[in-house]
Amino acid sequence: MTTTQMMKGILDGCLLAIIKDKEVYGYELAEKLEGYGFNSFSEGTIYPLLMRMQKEELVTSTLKKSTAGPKRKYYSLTRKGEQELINFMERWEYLKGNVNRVLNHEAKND
Amino acid sequence: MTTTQMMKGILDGCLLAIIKDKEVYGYELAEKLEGYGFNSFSEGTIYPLLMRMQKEELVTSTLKKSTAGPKRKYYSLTRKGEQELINFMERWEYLKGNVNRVLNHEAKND
DNA sequence: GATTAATACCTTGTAATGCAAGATAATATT
DNA sequence: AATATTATCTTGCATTACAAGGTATTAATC
Repeated sequence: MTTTQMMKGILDGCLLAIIKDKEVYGYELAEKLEGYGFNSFSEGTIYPLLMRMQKEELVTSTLKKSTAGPKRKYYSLTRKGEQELINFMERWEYLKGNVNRVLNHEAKND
Repeated sequence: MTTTQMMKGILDGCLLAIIKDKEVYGYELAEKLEGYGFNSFSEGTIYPLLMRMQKEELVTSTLKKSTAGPKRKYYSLTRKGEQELINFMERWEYLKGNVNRVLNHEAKND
């Protein structure tokens, strides 16, 4: 029962939300996540996840020159990705509500 | 990116919270979870998880006669389990705060 | 010019865990 | 007897975060 495990199925939604806000490249995402309060995520997590999301046509990428180092791969949301972000937010609200109810021992009434 | 994946590392904390409130048996937990708003969890999920938690000494169990069917295995929290529940609640608040910030594009300021 | 540091990307293999599917057992009902 | 309901357990699979390692490009330092 670790924080790591708690991120499963949640990190991808977070990436979609960040990418929607503004075109970003992979390396940058780790820093962004820290800015939101997360401990930094491994590149071994972020890169495979981005490639998976591209394969699922949730994001597209374009290469652009970097001031230092190899070319940056900038990601943007596709329409499918925008829809998936909406779905994620719904699932997140659902999860949040349920877990909060469990922790407060409040049965759902509807 | 499924709701299933989002439960990883969270369901165990939910079970600890339910068990702390009142001694319960495995079969009962699926119903309780539904009462809190979750779609019912498979027994293939709940039983192995309970056994894992007992192995980690987070819960203890005692068998009691059932009105119909085989004996029920009632679970209670150990002191270690109570501490783990507290840890879980901290991690949950941490996760919730960070994800909410990401979705609202609000940088953490501290 | 050679070395080091920083930036930026990718790959491989491992661990954790929810779940479907199936098995078993005991009591109550038909 | 046969069926339904309650209740538990096991096996194998899919998913995904991550550690550890690798590659490539530019800038700064020696």
